Amino acid sequence: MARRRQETMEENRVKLIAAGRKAFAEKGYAAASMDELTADVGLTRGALYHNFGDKRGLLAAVVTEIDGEMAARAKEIGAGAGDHWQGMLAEGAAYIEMALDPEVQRIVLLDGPAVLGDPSKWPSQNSCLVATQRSVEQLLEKGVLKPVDPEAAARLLSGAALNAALWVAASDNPSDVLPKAIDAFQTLASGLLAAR
Amino acid sequence: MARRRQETMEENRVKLIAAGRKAFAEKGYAAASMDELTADVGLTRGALYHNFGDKRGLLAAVVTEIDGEMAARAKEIGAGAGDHWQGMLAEGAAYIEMALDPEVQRIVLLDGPAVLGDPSKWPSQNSCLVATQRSVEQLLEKGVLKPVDPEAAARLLSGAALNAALWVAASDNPSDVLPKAIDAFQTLASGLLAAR
DNA sequence: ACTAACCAAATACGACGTGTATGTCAAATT
DNA sequence: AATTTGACATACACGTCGTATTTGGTTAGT
Repeated sequence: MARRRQETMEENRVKLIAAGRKAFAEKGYAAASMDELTADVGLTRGALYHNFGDKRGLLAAVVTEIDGEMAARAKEIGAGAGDHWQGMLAEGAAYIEMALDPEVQRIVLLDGPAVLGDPSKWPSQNSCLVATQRSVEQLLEKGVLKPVDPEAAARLLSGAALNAALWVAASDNPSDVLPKAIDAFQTLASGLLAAR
Repeated sequence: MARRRQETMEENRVKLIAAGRKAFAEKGYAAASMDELTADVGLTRGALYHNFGDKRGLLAAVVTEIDGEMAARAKEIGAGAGDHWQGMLAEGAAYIEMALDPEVQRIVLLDGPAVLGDPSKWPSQNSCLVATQRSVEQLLEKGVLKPVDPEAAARLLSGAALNAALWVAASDNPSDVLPKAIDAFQTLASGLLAAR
């Protein structure tokens, strides 16, 4: 036994983030009670406010975690494509599909921006955005794309993708609409391609 | 004098919506106190709950109003362009510029989706979306665009535009970034064009 | 081994905000 | 003129957040 102090603290942080993830996803940020949430993992609000400062702090931590997972997965998928260009399209499609997850939607797409402000100001620096911007820059160097501002292109691409996901998720039969969304996304993205 | 009952009621609705617009824009939905808001126009929460049901109801009314104004303005601007295609690009640019207004941003882009859910489910039916979808459909008929699902295209376009606006607004010097955003938007949109 | 400083977490507290239930008074109706 | 309707005000109950204070175990120093 003889648990170090820091160990249990780290464990508690992990527990709280997990609980936050669940509560925020199920009830939404506003309706999530910090009392319930902490009690669910055998703690009290004291632990929360000590570790994360306030309710927003917990949300920020949760968002960072999810964002990181998304970026990693998208990168993995993008790397599996043959071409770099194909890779970026695949990444975009991956974002759309990931954003169908209610957890991602509620926390990252809806409550995140509303509570934390624009993603580009987030502490986590939004790994997803950074990743797609890198992809754009690489493609620019290779002359695959028309000259554009990489940050702008990345923002618009991810914006389009995430918005597409919201649309798909809100539609009556998502499985029917998803392919349309992905197709439209790729058509749109092809506007960036340099003329052959 | 002898004011009709319906007259004063309509006046009060207008007052409350105006107050809501101001409060939601300045403080955000969550931090806006309904007590203050109603007191500002010489009423109480009683009037609010009678007219709009609940806090969300007021937000919905405010969003509907702003959305309508935006759609009208965009249509106006789009009609001024020579070409239909140019018109759609102009509309997109107009959305980006309008979304720089803090009021639009806070209420329609951030709090609106978080509190009311996806725009396509909004009671107001999001005039902006409907309008751009119409434009897309017209262009499709004329064979200007590659075959795409019009709803999907509209969603992605408006998503990209609005996201671009968020980015511009959050940047350090918006006036410098805005042209980049508009340029990137138009480049992206050109992906929809049928090959010449 | 004993004590003292420390600190993560618990507990207690104050302020506030929403939604609802009840009351009231002017306007509409007959 | 009496009655009914309904728009709005008032009062209350309940829940929540954030902070100030306290507690008890952990670490370090002698």
